[in-house]
Amino acid sequence: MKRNTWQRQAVRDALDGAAGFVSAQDLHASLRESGSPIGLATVYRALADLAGEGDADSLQSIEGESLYRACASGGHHHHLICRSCGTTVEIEADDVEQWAAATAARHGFTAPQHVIDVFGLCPACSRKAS
Amino acid sequence: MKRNTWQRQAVRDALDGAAGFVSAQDLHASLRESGSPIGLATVYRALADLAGEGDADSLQSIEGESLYRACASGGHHHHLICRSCGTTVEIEADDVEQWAAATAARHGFTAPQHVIDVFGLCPACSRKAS
DNA sequence: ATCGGTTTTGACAATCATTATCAATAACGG
DNA sequence: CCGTTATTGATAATGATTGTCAAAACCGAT
Repeated sequence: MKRNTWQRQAVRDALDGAAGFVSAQDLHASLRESGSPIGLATVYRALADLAGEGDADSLQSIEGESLYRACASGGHHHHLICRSCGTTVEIEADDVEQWAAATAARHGFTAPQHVIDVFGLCPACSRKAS
Repeated sequence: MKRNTWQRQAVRDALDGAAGFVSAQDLHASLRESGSPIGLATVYRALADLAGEGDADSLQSIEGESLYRACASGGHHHHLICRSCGTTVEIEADDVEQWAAATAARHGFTAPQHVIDVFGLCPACSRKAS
């Protein structure tokens, strides 16, 4: 049975409060700063659970770190992520979805998975950088 | 100045000989098995250089490992990769390319980069798995 | 409210890929 | 062939993530 602990809730809340994608390390650090004595391993486990249940999205940053984000829409979708501040926009991508599936099928590949994410600088950060 | 060492050439050759994407670790291991005394750090450096010069493609596997592949066509392109054996097909993706750029622009994002790769089981591995 | 079995936690060690260090070596122009 | 200087490679360092396991917390039943 799946138990309801304040730790899992804390991770859930922290994710909801975050503007965009965050790493497990960062999330743990900010929870600690807020006074929570939660352990690092627990944060990793909670995030993995959330991702497994579809309550959070996970992706790999360009540097290879695993990032997580609270996921409002239950369905499958992709993201437009600011490289600088982490702000995220959820993207509708049915076309691309179908393109990926069709491409895999055309070459006889089965069990297709895909990684489709767009990184960039959001308007605010673009202004700052220029 | 950029020097021409047998080590760099060995990495280049090993990449050319590989069927699909390989990790730096694997490449180093197979070079060692072939009798080459090349060092691990050197393999990493050579791969980073090749990727920087556009002579190799690099991407992150679903597990987060960095993978490299000799890159024939100089242009920008994407891949369909077998999760099991690493066999790779280069994909034409102009449509998706433009979709990514347009999506970024529509939301005011600048300096767009994207990660678009499809993983699956190639025909041969599909057969084996069933 | 208490009990008991079971899950979860958390400090710490272990793992794994990758990068930094730095003295020894080798490449290239002269 | 020589000297300068980039490159190598053994090893240590880093940093994220996962495994371990005893102690603590959760929850349904009493």
